[in-house]
Amino acid sequence: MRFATWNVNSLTARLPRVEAWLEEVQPDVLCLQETKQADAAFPHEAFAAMGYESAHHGEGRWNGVAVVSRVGLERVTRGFGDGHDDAGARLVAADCGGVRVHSVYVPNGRSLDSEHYAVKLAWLGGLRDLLAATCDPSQPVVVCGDFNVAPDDRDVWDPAAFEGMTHVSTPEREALESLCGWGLVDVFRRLHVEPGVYSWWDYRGGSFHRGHGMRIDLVLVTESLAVATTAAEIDREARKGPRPSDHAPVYVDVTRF
DNA sequence: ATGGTGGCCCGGCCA
Repeated sequence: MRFATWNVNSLTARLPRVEAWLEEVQPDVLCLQETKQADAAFPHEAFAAMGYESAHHGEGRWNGVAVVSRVGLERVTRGFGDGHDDAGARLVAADCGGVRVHSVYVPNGRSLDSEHYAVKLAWLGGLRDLLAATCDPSQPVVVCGDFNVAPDDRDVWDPAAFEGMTHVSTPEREALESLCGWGLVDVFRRLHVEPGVYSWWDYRGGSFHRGHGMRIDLVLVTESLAVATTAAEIDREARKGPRPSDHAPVYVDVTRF
């Protein structure tokens, strides 16, 4: 099975590219972030035409997440599901082919002194609590999406340039480590130890062509999936060409679990 | 150079 995640920065703007990418890469499950759509606007029919079921959680202008699957889509849940706000449609989960799959869009902390930074840390804690309450780390579970955290200094183009900034701060990295401590593996990093492989590049200043990126889009999996993973890739080709998202898709291949 | 680009959708906000 092939699991993928992609922050598309508006599915309305990106649908043709998403359709082309599905056709080319043939993932079994695709998690989307930043659809920027209300549920009524989500193009379920376009995905159905390609053989995929889909579940969306969105409010319109900002955020919005989805799970798109051709191996089944059951037990869909939106948000934290316990009455706690998920800060504007940032989490949707479903059972896909025997795997519990979560599409997450972690809040951007903006700056270390921002109230949004505290929201981001709390959100990551809430995600850990959700997993602890609803999942078993001995079972196949995927948590993937845009975490807005670069796990370590290999994941940013210039650590010195990020001093005092979000995405790299110790509390954010510790919150991500705590999440993984529940029983998740950053499987791309397990298979690729080299620095300088990124999933996001700012639109501004020619960042992509200058290699100024960050790896903030992660596929976290439980150990039973991690040991069965044969490949983990970031498709930076998808960042090229006309009207790209500022994020590249990430996908992993799992043989058996 | 406190900028830049792109998406929302038309004045800023957000990333």
